[in-house]
Amino acid sequence: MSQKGEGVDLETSLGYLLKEASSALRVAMEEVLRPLGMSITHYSCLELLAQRPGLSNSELARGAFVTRQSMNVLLQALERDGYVTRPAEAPVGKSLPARLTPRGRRSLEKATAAVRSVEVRMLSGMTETERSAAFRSLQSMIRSLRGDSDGSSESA
Amino acid sequence: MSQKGEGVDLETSLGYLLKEASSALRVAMEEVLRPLGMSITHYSCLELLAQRPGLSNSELARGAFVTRQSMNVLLQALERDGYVTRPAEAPVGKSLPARLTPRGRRSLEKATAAVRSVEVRMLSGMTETERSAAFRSLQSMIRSLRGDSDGSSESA
DNA sequence: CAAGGTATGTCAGAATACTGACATGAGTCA
DNA sequence: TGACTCATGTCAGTATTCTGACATACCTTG
Repeated sequence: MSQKGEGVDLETSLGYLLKEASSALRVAMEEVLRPLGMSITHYSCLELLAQRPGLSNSELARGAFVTRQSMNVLLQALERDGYVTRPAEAPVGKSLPARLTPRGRRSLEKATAAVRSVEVRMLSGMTETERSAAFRSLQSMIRSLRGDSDGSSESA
Repeated sequence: MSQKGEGVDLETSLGYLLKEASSALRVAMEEVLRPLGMSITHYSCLELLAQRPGLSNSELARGAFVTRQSMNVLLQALERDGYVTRPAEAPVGKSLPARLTPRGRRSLEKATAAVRSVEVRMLSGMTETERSAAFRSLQSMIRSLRGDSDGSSESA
């Protein structure tokens, strides 16, 4: 609108580009999830539970990159609407393992397909080599930002 | 906490990894900006104005990946506090070109240094080749997500 | 066993961003 | 000129997320 608006410095910043890519992904996901009446955090929660049944509220929050308070609000709504169940009593400690109900699983199906299609589109212009290069790059950035000296497999 | 929590499918998804990286960057930026009493959007707005003086509210919103309504709230606060100035009348059309005041410029200095240091840390483990590969990968993802067939220089 | 540290679930309030809506100004086109 | 489209600035209300705080449960350490 005012000028061309290119090539100052922002356009050479990997941080800005990362935010730009993330924003584009968010917009694209919201676009396909909106018709299903589902937000990104909503979808993330269900997807996490599908792939790792029994995750606690705090674990879901970490997996969806929100605070456990925010996830708690969502989880209570999902529980109220019958997409998720949690035991009344914690089997151990305080953490309540959550699980998808059949209804939750059914609701997730379409969303998963929609999100997969977005990811496929995102990767459409890249070769397999480029994809794995991007994968390693992102992992490296995450590791550096978190201040780890190791970040690939610390379980064993 | 429950299990190890690895290797299901999320860990192989570039979309999830992108969100993870973006989240790590956001957390790191918030961490260094908080002592300066500045949010990310707040910083983004000032940085955009420093690099492209005269941007309008809507243009700033696009550059910071928020709606123009959200940016407007921020701009009004920045204007009220003397970091930014906008003319009372639009020189042409309705868009009001915003500019940093000396105070805004001074406030931005420390923030820029802090954010730069985060970006440096993020890239610390990567070679120059890896960085440009990551750059191209992210650009490709953005282009594909937005559905463009061309996305590098459409001004001329 | 007692004490400290860590992690969890949850409530409450504040901050932030979003959607919807309206009026204005500029450009296009018949 | 007049109708149409598009972009902008702005107001209002809603929604989502966050920070702060508290009590509880486990685990270590002395």
